[in-house]
Amino acid sequence: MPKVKIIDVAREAGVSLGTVSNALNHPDRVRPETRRIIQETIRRLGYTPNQSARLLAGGRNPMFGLVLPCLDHGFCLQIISGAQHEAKRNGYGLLVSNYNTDQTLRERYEDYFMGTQLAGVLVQATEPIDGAEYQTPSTPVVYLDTTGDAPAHFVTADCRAQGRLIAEHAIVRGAHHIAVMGSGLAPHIQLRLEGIREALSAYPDIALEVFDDAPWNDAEAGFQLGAQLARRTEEECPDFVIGLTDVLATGAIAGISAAGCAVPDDVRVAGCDGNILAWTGPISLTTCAPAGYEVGRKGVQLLLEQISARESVGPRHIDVKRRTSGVPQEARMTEPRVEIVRPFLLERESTSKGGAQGGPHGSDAAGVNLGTYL
Amino acid sequence: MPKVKIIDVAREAGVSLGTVSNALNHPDRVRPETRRIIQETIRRLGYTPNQSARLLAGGRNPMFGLVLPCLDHGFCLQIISGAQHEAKRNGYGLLVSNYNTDQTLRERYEDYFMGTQLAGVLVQATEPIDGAEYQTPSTPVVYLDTTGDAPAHFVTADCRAQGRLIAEHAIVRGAHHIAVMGSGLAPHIQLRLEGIREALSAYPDIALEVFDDAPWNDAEAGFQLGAQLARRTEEECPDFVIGLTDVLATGAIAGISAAGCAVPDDVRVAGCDGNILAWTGPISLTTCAPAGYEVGRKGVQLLLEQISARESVGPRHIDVKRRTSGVPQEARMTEPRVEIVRPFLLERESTSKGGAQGGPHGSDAAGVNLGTYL
DNA sequence: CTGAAAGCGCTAACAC
DNA sequence: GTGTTAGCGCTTTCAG
Repeated sequence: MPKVKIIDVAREAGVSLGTVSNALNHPDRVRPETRRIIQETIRRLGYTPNQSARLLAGGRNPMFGLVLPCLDHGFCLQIISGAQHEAKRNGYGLLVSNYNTDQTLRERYEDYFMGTQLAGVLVQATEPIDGAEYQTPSTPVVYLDTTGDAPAHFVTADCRAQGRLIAEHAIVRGAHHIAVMGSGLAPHIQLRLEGIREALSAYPDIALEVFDDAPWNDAEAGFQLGAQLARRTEEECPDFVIGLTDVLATGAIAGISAAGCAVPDDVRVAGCDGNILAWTGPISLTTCAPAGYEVGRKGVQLLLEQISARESVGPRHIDVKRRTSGVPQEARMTEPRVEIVRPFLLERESTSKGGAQGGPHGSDAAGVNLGTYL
Repeated sequence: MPKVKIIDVAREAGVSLGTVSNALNHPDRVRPETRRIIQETIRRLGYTPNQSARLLAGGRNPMFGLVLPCLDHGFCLQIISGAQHEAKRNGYGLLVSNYNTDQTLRERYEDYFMGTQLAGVLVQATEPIDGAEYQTPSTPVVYLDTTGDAPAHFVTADCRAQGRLIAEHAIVRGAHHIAVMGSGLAPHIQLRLEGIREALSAYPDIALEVFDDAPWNDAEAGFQLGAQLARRTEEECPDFVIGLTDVLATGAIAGISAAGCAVPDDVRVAGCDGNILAWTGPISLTTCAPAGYEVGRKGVQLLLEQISARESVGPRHIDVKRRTSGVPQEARMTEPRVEIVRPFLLERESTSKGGAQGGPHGSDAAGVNLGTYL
């Protein structure tokens, strides 16, 4: 596998090695004519710079890494989308890896990304980042969708506010009897439920039923529960159903419809988590804006901040002899920060017949461009 | 940013640099006790090996790269899933990048992956790979979901067979009047249509209508068309609707239902492309198995083949002086291959009331575990 | 613009 | 088993 290297290009193009390097890294330092010849030679020879060597020698790597627990959930896809968009906007690329909820794998990818000298790494963790175990990394890192007592950077979605928002919407829509479906101890779920309770605490007249005994929060569970509720007598039937996840809510719409009730006329239904993958039923679903997109976007922004903070601080190469002990001192970093992404309402058909209202972004919610998020 | 390096670990652990390296790369060559101390030191110092240096020095990189045009289509997610599963099974990791249908970006990622010395690269291309432009790469590469006259490795799904399969299913179900919806010149779409025509060519009694004038193949178009068809008189109404994409079919089910017809009792509906993201409606959709998963899996297998083929051939380091010209000779590679993934039927509610039949995998189609694919 | 040379951090080969 | 050392391919610096 004799790889073409920079010296081959130089020889073939009749210039020196340094000039090729310059043509690649500092085009302005090379005469246009020469540059053209070099480019042509590169193409002809099929030269691909060895990134390892390039990085090792001190080149910068305009690439971020994103480590995710899965790829089959809308939230993750949104994170990718948001991160990617923001990265590209700033001239960075994005590499994604999926650890499939295997913590060992997560560390492997994390280490790989750090070791490969990416400009920064985003990690969607599924467990808290423990301060005791935490090592200040030499590469900017931001943790997504989790918290912890480590002095690290975090971006999370405000799940409690999601619940509050939806509950308030139910109140505005005149709900008298709200059914909430969703089970499990996942913090997201619990926080949303807390938010709902919080919003409802000032309205003792509104009845609240919570169904948290389904084994899974899938569309099937939503369907069953929805159908079951819709078959109740009119008095006992809730007039507003909240799915703690959009998947549940989508299932509920189908179940309610199948049982002969109309959405939103008889029963209004709303989701909570802006899961785009669930937005496919015949009746569009009121929910919160996809938080993942914003989380990914903010994550990259925090990365960028850390990068510029570091650049303005120290030199890249330290004088080895000046190290008193063998162990390098703590890397400096910007003040640890926790960014919280606030949700906004996306009102659609499932809770109102008429047109939709815009969120704080001023967008017509019904017309939100999925492509922007996903 | 004083990074901890291997020498720091060595000094701190009271051993030599080489021993640390061995502990990392050849644990068996180091006494367990020593190894333990080193591990502990590594943890304590938060040492992360520099992958660039490691790779540059000749270490192997058990990591594949996957370059995709988008992340919001079920097909792509399936590819990731299939590739990931197969990679992991063989001890490899997977890095994913999305070029967002921007060919320039695609090349950038491709080059990055090659340059970063991954063990192999998978590329889902959206255009043919031209032989004239093609450079035999120094890293194993497999192109997915496309073809071309380049002497490269390809894995594609047999779209024509998808169409044929669905059409044959319609015939078996006793269809007399089939409506096909789907527009655009995309090869996938056209090939499926050809497959349908092919299967139907032996059945002149079956009427075939093709609706290819919708601007987009989205659920909305499917809905409109479905509703329109369902409002026809019973005589003129087709008894079987095929969506050239699952998204169209899903929309059609909703449209037909909304117009007062029953699926599958009045009209049966089927998709063609096994797009999991479209499998969310209240009536499960008959379609082909998700081909993407298999494409990703086969892709990795081809990569693995190339890797072992190369290993058995030449030495890694060539004698520089023996190069006659400055340009290295052609890299050797395994014979270019084109793998075609055959579809199989996934029969579900939208074309049959009763239970579902298993495909060749022997699985109960209705119970196919999405997690396996996505 | 050229040519020469000093690393970047690590692996692998070699001697001990 | 341990310690030493020669590169891996590139970027950068510096003197022509």
